[in-house]
Amino acid sequence: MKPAATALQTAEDSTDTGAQQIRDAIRDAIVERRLSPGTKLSESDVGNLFNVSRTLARAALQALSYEGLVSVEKNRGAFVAYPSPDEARQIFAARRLVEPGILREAAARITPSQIQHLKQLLIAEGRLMGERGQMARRAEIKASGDFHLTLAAISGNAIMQRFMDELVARSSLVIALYGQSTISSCGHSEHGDIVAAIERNDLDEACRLMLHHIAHIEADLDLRERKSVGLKEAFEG
Amino acid sequence: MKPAATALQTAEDSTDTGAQQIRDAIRDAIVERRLSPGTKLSESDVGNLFNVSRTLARAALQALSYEGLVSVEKNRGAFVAYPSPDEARQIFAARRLVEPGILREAAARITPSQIQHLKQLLIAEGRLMGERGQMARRAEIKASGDFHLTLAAISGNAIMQRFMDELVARSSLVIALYGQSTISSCGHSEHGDIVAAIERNDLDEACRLMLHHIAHIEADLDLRERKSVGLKEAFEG
DNA sequence: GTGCAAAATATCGTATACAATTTAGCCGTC
DNA sequence: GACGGCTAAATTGTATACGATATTTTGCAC
Repeated sequence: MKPAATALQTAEDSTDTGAQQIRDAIRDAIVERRLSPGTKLSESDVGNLFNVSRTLARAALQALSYEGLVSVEKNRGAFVAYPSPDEARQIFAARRLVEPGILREAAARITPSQIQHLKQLLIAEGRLMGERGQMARRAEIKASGDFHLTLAAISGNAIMQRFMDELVARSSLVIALYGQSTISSCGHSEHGDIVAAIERNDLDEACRLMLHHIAHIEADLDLRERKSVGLKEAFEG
Repeated sequence: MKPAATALQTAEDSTDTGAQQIRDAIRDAIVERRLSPGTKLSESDVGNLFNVSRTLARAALQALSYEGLVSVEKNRGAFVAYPSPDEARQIFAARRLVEPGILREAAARITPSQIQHLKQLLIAEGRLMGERGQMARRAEIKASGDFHLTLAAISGNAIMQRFMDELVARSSLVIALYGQSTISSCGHSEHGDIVAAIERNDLDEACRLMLHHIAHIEADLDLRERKSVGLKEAFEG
């Protein structure tokens, strides 16, 4: 009897179950705003959409509930999370709390090729910034998150990386709900400034910029509501 | 059609499902060391133990997997997490990263009655410290975690609180695995020092003490393995 | 006795079925 | 017309059933 294997990579070795795929698909749909906050995600509907049984649909929804992207209410069903303004503030407070530390860790370990990778992300982000249309906006939100996620990956701490995964996804939800889209472009240059500060090894300045960046995103939120688009339309057609 | 209710308290309103109870029971068993790392938790066995079907047992195990307390391997089964030394280092690195920030937030919001509550925790912890026996040791580990958890609760950020929940639980697992029990008592006085620093509003010192405290715990780890005790014995008799 | 192959066993992955709860519609009464 | 209760439909909670995969055991040859 082997003692539970390596246990270093918890469960990310491969897509161990079909529920993972459904979870990822729904998560992408949420993060990319194809599913609006508050949309009901009935187990039957989800199962039918992906041609699986309710068992897998339920597992996927429960997993998303752990990540804070859907909220399941007892005997009532699952809904795309509808973060309250207070919840939004907590999300960004958490990011202000952890991202400077992650940045310092990442800067201490970063390699030239990783810096190059970050710069490529910046370029892709800038390209998206120039484009118009809802699709470009979605991609821009995702790209903006990828920058922070890559930093977390570079830090080498899998636990913080997973936490940032959650925070970024929920941030996307908050931005989709409350953000005024016109201003998200300024975040790009701030990303560039951070990379520059890392490159010249000015960590204090990099952290300062990071905090400013997060505060800046948070400052650009209003409380307008957006109407849901429905489940089927988000995946079909 | 209501828009998904408040969504502030995500799912903690009440025990919405029997799986939650099983999850909590198993988590307590893990944190209190009644279940040793590496112990196999077959879905059938868990279900039989709690007199529920495999469905609920599976849901509970999956939830614990998300918290990092058990690792599920495809087509092989679930095991109590067996954190590697590297994983242990990451857990404590994460705590060093977030706990000073949580401490600052908590100190900014703390009320006299909450300070009193913290002191009561310290007293209870001290009482446990004096006692002998495995049971007292378990309670001491739990109490030590409660101090950090209470701080997170005071900080008022539910997201960070949940993250600390996970970190503390996994820390208990690491301590149970690698810790040399004789030294955990010194952590108590350090807790007291931190509270004292908070009370006189010396936040820099409090953070310094917190970092020292975490580093101290981490320094007292060796790599000895401990044998599992088996599933049934942990719950029965 | 050792090593390999194949059946047997155990366990997980998924689907389906039934029970319990909530929600919506309907009707009657005030 | 509004409100309260009752029935019916829909949805979730849980259990069971069946198929797939991994592990162990058995058997045989060497």
